[in-house]
Amino acid sequence: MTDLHIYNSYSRAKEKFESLVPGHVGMYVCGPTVSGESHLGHARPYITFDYVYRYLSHLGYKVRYVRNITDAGHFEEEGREAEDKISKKAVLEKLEPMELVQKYTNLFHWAMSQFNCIPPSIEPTATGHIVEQIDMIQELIAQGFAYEVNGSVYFDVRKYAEGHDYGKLSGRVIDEMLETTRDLEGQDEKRNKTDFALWKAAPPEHIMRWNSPWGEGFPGWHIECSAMATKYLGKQFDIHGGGMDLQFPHHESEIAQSTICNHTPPVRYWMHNNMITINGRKMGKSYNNVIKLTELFSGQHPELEKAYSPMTVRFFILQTHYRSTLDFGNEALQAAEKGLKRLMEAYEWLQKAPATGNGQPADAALEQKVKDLLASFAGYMNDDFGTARVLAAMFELVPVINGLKDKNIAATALSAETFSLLQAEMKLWVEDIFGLRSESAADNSKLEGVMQVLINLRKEARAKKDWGTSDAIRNQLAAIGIQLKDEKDGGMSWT
RNA sequence: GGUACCGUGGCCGAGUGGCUAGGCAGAGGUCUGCAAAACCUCGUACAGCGGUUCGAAUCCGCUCGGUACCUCCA
Repeated sequence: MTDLHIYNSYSRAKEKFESLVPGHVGMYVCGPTVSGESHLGHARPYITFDYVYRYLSHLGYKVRYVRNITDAGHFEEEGREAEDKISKKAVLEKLEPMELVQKYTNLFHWAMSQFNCIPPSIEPTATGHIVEQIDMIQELIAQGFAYEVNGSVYFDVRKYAEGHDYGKLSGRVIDEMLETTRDLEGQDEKRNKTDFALWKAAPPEHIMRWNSPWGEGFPGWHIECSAMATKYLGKQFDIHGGGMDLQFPHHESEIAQSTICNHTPPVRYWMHNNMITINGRKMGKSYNNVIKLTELFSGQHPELEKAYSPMTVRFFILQTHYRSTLDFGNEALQAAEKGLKRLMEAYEWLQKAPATGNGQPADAALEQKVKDLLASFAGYMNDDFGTARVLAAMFELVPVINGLKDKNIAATALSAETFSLLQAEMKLWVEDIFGLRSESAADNSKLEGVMQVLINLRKEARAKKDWGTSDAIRNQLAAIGIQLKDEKDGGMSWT
């Protein structure tokens, strides 16, 4: 494909991407609720939308990427109790709510930088936009789509559904949802169970609370995204992303609120990444298999055989299409780790390699193959971000690169022009678009110097056929995780 | 129970009507003092059953299994 096509969850079809304002893209991605430490489930959407962001930028769009921090009382219905995750945790940890939120926000940012995710253009917090949320709720009341009961405000889904297709995004049928709920006792203050809270009156013990026209309380979960997206991206914007689990009710509700308030559907392309599983099972509290990112990086979790680096995880995610489920199993992660190593070692040699080749390629078939593979990257990516296929094509280039390195392939096989194209394109895709970076310690100049000393000692020992010393150096380095590689021409490298 | 998506070789995963990705693991080989790395060669897989078609992993139906959300239960 020569133009970018995106699978739009709303239409359930791939559509050609055309931005609302030529040259600009507005993208909103649902950010984390910072009531706890980031876990593996957070890695997927933020890495996914990071490469979406990078690719759109590469295509020349000026992207405004907005990703919120949910730091206000995002309550959910558990049984009949409205629960505020942040308040509850704050009491538990004996922290001021804002202290708690700051702590986990910092941890989240740290994890994102480990994954080499570019920070969003704007990262608004829910607590910083209470005023905007109240304004929006008032507008919804004024238009007759929201009602107040005992200091709480609810969105009237049934009324909305009379003129709009509530449930289209998530494939729900509103009538069925209404039917199953009719007879419930204690169906609190809502007119229908499908209604959702825009504002919730705070009970006396609730520690996060704000003044509002309806008394002290806190905002509902869905309204923050509508309010902040509208504020920073306008009444209609290009892309809204998030995990599939957010389709209902969160995104469905966002559509309803924003559509009424702004008199236009808010989003042109809805993108949803699929979920992850751990060793074939869904990640969840009940399975006791929620892996925090700090645990993933350190390997300190019963499900993990070893530590996995941030780049391994990033590469692993890139190897799968974002709309497929992805299973985090030890075997698969270790396969990814090795694959990434092979790719990056070839890549790093390529970037350091001196320009080679002449005007005419000695191997025309290879020349063409390299050109074709490089040219295929964009087509795969344009087909709804086919990162897995781009990586597959890269791996077909790896033997070519290593062949040049080992001189199994003559330096003149490729033309100088194609060789430098190979260098430039690989840099663009590996680093700039996929956001992969080297994790080796090779950028430490003192260590590099020490290694040269050891390498020279080993070379001398080998020259004297002193295999004992030679092997001792190699084995002892291996024991601390440094691998020495003897090269064909008598050289030596390490990783 | 409802809705949606999915089920690919030992493992992970692309691919959506004919041209049968890729990674990891495995086998053989080259190279090497040995090893590692690298390179070369090797696997004809698409849950099951039936149908459409000249031809299906790819379309349709059913069955089984998985995942997500909802519901129910608690």
